[in-house]
Amino acid sequence: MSTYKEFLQNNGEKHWQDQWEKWQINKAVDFDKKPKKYVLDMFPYPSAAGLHVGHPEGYTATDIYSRYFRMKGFNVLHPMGWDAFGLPAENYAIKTGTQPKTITEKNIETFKRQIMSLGFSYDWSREINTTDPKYYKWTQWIFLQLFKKGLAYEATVPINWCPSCKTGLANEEVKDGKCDRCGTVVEKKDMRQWMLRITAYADRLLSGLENLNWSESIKALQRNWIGRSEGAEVDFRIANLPAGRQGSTKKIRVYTTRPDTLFGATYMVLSPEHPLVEELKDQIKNWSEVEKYITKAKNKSDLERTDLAKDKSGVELKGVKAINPVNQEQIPVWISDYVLASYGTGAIMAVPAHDERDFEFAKKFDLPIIQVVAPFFSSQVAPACPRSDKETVRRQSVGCFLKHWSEDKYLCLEWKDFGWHSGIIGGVESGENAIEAGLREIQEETGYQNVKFIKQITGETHSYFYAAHKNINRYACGPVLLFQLVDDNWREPELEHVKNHRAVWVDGDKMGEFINLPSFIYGWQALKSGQDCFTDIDSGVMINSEFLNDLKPSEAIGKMADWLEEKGYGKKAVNYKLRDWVFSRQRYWGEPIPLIYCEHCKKQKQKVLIIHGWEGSGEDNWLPWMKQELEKDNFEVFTPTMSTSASPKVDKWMEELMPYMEKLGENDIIIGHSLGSNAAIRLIEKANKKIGHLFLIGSAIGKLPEKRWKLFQLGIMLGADIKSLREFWEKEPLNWSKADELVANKHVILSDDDPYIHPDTHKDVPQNWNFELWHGHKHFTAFEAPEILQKVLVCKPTGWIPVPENELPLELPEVDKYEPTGTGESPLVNIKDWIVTKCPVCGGEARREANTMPQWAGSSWYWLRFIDPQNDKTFADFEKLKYWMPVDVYVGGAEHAVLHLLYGRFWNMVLYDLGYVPQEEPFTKLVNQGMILAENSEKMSKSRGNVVNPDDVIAEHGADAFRMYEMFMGPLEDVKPWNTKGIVGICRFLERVWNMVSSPLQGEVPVGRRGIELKQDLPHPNPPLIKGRGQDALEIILNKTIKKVGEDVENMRFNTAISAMMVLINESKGVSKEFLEKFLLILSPFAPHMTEELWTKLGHKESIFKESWPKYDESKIKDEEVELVVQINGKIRAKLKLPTGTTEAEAIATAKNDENVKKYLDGVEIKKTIFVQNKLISFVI
RNA sequence: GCCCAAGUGGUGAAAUGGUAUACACGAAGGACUUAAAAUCCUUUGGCUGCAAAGCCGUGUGGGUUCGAGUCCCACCUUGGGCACCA
Repeated sequence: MSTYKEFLQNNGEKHWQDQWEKWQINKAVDFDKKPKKYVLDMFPYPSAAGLHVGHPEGYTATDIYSRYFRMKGFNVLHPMGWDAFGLPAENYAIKTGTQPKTITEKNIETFKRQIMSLGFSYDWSREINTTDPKYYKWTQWIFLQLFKKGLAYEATVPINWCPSCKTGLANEEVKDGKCDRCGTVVEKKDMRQWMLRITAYADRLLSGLENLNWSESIKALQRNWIGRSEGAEVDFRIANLPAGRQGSTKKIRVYTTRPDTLFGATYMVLSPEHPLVEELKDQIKNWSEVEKYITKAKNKSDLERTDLAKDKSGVELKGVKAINPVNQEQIPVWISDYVLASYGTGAIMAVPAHDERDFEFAKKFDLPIIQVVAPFFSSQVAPACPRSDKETVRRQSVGCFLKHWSEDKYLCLEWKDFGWHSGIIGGVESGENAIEAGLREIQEETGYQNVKFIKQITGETHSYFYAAHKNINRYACGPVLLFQLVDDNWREPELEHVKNHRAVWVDGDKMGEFINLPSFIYGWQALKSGQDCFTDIDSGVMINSEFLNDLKPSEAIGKMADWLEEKGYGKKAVNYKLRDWVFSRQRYWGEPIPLIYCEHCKKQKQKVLIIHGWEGSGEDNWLPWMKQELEKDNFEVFTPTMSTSASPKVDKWMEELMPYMEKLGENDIIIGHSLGSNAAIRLIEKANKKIGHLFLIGSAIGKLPEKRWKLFQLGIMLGADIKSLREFWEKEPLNWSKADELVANKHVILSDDDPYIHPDTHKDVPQNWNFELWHGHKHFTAFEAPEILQKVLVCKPTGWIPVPENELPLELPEVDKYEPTGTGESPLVNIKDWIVTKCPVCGGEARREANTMPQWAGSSWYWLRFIDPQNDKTFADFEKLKYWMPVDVYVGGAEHAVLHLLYGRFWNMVLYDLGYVPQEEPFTKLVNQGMILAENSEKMSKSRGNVVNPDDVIAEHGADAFRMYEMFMGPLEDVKPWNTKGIVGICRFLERVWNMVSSPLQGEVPVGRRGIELKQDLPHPNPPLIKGRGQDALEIILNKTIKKVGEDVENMRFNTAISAMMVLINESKGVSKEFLEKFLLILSPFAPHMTEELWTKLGHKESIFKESWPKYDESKIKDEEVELVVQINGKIRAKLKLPTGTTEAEAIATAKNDENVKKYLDGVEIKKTIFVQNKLISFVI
């Protein structure tokens, strides 16, 4: 019999790895009757450096977890693959001229070898590789679904440009204004980009987090990133438009979270990029100055912009004034780069009194500051707490800090009854202003005669308290002012002024601790910081704000928003920090974007058929206006009037509409209003023809409740042909699925105040149709409909045509040079015979998109492909997805908290909406393993030279020891430093286990430590049944350990599971074969190689992993004796050994008999006794 | 500045509100050995004490509780994320 060392040296681990592959014990079986478990690792980018010790941490965790659940009878899907597109391979290709494909293949080989050497139980038959055309065919296909759904669009936007990588970067790839990959300072550059409209999913990405079993901190990271805020949009009209444009309704729309402070908006700021600036050019008197500022701002990198954050800059748009809608005041308009073009509306109303940034800006440029919220301080403790039985008297007051004439100290008051420490307080008499009152009060209360006013520290503050000396509740309103004594000229003050307090000098540096009256604390902080900028919405009170006065700001926000909506000046709005996803890369090594640009198709006139409603006509409502507007934009528009408009007949309508329908092509548009929506769906079914876009506005497509029909008949629509209407409306049910199939983009728009159509009637609308509920549009009978027009204009042909699905994958062509062109285009533009192609629609000459997708693309859906990796009909069979999804446990690094996990959820949601995947959220449970640091607690990195290579560790100690040590280091989720010395503890443990099993075969005495004494040794191979205390104790601890290890594995607490097994071994000596077998079973997920080897040594022919997880005997996990703790007043005075289950009376009696306890209880009364069974007795004396 | 974690021996770390420091490393002493390594045994938070025992101890200060590492409040420190987001 060999030793453990010999087993390792003779490639024993490799032997079993090969064996497992041969036996296919890791195979996941589709549709198996066993319960399923999908256990997923974040698949790695196969870098040239190979695996480092951080990778196997998560992989080991999921491997233990997977092996455990297989033994528990689950059908486990545990796959592995390669996220292999990306810059490093491309950069290496540029350097060496090697094909990225070749490099990638080599790296994968290394990674796979390393991963396999750890004995992970992946189902390798499901291995995937994002760079494999068979895989990225479906990445491209999914992109096309996004494109067709209007979620991918082209835009020329200032993007983050890395001058070193010569490529654009997503926001997420920029850290501290620097390129996340190479560290170069990122610049701004305008560039044509493909964008993904992830913002359209912001709300769902946010609310979906609620039900996920993810750590709160990861959820918080995502919430933060999405950055939802609620507020209002407010329109400020522009006051002084030049002659001839007076009638124009040009306005500045701002977004604010604080509409309550609108009365304090004293100026406006536009971002330098705001389109209105250019539009107002003629009106701006200092245009050259403005233009210069804009240019400067545009060229600033993000880093420069944030670096200069503290120092505000800006230029006033001279000659432009905006009108504050609440008071019609004209206020100046500025531009400044502290306002971001990309957030909200790119413009703000500035409220310097209550926003720190505006405050700073206003100070710098000397703009007016109007306070509209007063800090409010109410005494909460007696005796100053306001009393409900007393009258409240409001008065103007003043608070004063009084500085010494020469030293840095202040004269303060110590209040006898209240315990207040304050400055000097007083009321303002009629005819006085606050400064005069302050001067008078200082003279009266302190006796000092020569005082000068220095400055006002705060605006108005409000204090509410009970004034005992007056027996009233006082509501005091006033500022805090700073005064200074001129000299020491002093006169004894009158008694009545000083009876309640005494004056003390306090050093300037002690003031912060001394002052305890809230209004003065606030004042002192304002004095020190030079900022009086109150922002709290819960503790303040509105002032100077007409109808909002005396409200809390949190209440005023809602009231103002309602007021704005009512007056039409604005509306409630929600904003997100999340930006659309910049999806193109000007690089070679990525999935080609499968789009073709055709100039000819772009110029094609798009046709629009608008179908009016009941009793309507083509000349009604917004139809004529819409026709006119669309024609301006090169559309061809049909607005036919139905002959049976008032008494509608389906057949007649279809007959009249058919000729128009015949003119429409695959890209064209149908708009139906009211009953016209109903007609539109019938028309599409009847024509059985593909259509580009369908808009249903105020649509009469649902089932109206009987009550509503009765109302119609009861004279609401006197004399109307309700009967025909109803027959039309309800004639055969609408064929949703047909329309769904034939129309590429479906939009349904309702208004929440539509008097006829309630949103509830739209429940049958398929889930994947874009349903929007608008506000305040009634039944869409206005004569203009700009919002609808906007929606239609978006459908205009862009000239971009999807590569037909049967031509996917669009493969990356081979090139000679991989350098980015540096112009912002990918190297693919130089491959003429690839770039130039035929338009799939018109057959004319067209060009392929040369940009490629970002690395995030392939990883945004890969968990779906593992389920059906070979499928060439679809990305994954829906039934298989239904069987396996969702992922039950997803383990990976926290560095992907916002990038990959947000993108992945987004794609999964889109595929869900399109009906291709069964669940909206892909990852039920997420676990983030903490990073493993180098021994010196720094991050491991090649440049620091502190990287630990798993290969070395495995060569020295074996894979089992490596796996177990990584799990033993600490909780999976913690960040922890690697310590090579620490692994020896695990090695000793494994060796001990090895010897326990194998030594008896050689007739040696099994080695144990601190063993529970047994009456007999050497039980193996056929041990005599050993009776006695020792054996019972072993049984108990074994059963306990089985239970604990199982629970710990399920909760991924591997460190404590391992320590429990160590305890077991430490306590064991001379054990039975049955004991050893059970123990090997619970150890096997952790140390699969060694346990498999020992399992055969115990005479088994089958793999240990075909065994079931051992059951523990509940009756055997209870110790016979427990240690009961006796506490007296919370201090432990004795520990009693008592039989398990000893009753309260017995236990207390025993406790009272204990010598040490007696000492404490002798002659004193026991006030209370607390008994916790099998745990403790607590006496209170 | 804002959001999220976390602070326990010399070290990695354990502890459903109920015996703080399990398990492991390291260290010290011992056994075996000519010797070393390996292995095994003992000790290992601090202070007082021969011992029995006692006091102090989970970042700091308060609080709740018979009882707090654990719950609450305030603060300090470290790590991570966001950051002119109106």
